[in-house]
Amino acid sequence: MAAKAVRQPLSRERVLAAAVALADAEGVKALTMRRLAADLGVEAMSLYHHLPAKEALLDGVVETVVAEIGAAVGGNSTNGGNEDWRTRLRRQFLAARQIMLRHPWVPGLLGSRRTIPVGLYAYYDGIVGTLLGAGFSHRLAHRAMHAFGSLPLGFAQEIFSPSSAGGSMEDDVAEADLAAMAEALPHLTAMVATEIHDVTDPTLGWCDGQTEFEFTLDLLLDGLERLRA
Amino acid sequence: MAAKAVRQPLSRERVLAAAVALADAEGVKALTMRRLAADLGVEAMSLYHHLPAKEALLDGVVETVVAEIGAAVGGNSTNGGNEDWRTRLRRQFLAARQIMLRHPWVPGLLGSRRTIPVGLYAYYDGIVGTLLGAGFSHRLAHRAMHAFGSLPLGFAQEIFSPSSAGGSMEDDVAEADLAAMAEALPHLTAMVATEIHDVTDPTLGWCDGQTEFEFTLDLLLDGLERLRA
DNA sequence: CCATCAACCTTACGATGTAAGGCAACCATA
DNA sequence: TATGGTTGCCTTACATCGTAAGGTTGATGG
Repeated sequence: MAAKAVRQPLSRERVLAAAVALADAEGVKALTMRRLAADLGVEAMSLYHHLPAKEALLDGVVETVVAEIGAAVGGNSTNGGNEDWRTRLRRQFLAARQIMLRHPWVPGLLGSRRTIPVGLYAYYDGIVGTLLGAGFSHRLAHRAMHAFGSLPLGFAQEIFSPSSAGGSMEDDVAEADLAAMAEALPHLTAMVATEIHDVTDPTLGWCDGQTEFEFTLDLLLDGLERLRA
Repeated sequence: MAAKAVRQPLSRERVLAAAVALADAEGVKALTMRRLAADLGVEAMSLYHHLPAKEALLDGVVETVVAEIGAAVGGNSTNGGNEDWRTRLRRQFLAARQIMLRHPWVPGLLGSRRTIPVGLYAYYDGIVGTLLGAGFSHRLAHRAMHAFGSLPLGFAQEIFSPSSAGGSMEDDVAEADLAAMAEALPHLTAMVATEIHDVTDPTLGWCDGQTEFEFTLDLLLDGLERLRA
């Protein structure tokens, strides 16, 4: 509340941390520039020296939580040692869920953002990597990725849908960035490359929401049918 | 746009329909009282003769879409004639999804509401009814309900969680209403009654998010493992 | 003919995001 | 040491939002 005393200078990180704390405590509705500034012992306009606009604040807040999730699911090692793929994914999803339960406002906020936080790509890259390492085909790994999709994260569907990107993924990625992306997200990149050439019906691009949806649906229906008997 | 000519009087329905159309066309962000009024050829304050506040507007808008879904999944007949339970649920989920694709802003909005639209209970009651009719136990039907959960609807998890209700479900339901509810939502009511007495570990009430989550997760993992081989 | 009343409008206020510019402390260079 | 820029925060002001309070108008029924 009162961080008066020896006021250390503001910073993007300090502002974002305070924003997350405020949203946790009183919901996103209470996350206004003036209120956030007050919590930091500062005036509203001071925040604009560290963030260009409120939209950027919200982007940063989401990014912060995504980073928290990234840390919770445990780094980047594709082969978690002697861990079964199921055990590994299960552990990661449960860990992610714990984070999300502490920030129940994130799903709604994430759904309202126009850009996907980069950390989220990394998160999915890890999942795909685990699946590929377990012998899944690119096709099946892709389907599985969508099946899990927002499950542990709890936000609305279709993050990778064309509607959220505006154009196709390659359009707005500079060539130089593409190489960097391939390095940071090896499995996702490989999957996209494979799937692009594999699509039998290319009318809808490489990510057909309807197909993914029906795949997941049938996965659940099949599983329930088996349990019923 | 210009509904000037012979201006028929406003009504809750007309306002809500215009609100849905506006949100579809330009997103919830554009759904302001002044803008909505302008679309209706009216001043902002006139809307308050048909709706008490903007929150009520948003509630009504969500309710409208939920009703649209209810109509799309096709009435209430528990036994859809000679339809297999899987076929039936599959058809209903795909129908629901079609509606949601036309209103991509609904998930985010629904997540922000504090009360669950009644139509949504009816929707889930239908699902549970189908499952029970197919021989599912109350326990398994309950799990299945959560597994599908927000799948076709695309909104964030945990609609039935205690956090959204504030108290337990029975606390804020008058006794008279309870009888009406039992009639309107027979399967859901029966399921709750059965599950309440069945819970082996009652520490978390009858709806334990963690348990449901793990159930769904394992359903997907099992299915994928089978497809992998 | 006029009182009533519903439907709609006008005005105004507090809260919000943020543009524009001010002020004070610090810091490198002369 | 003096000077001019840079950095970090503040003050003021404005457009836009939801909405409280009360005015206007046109239909209706006694």
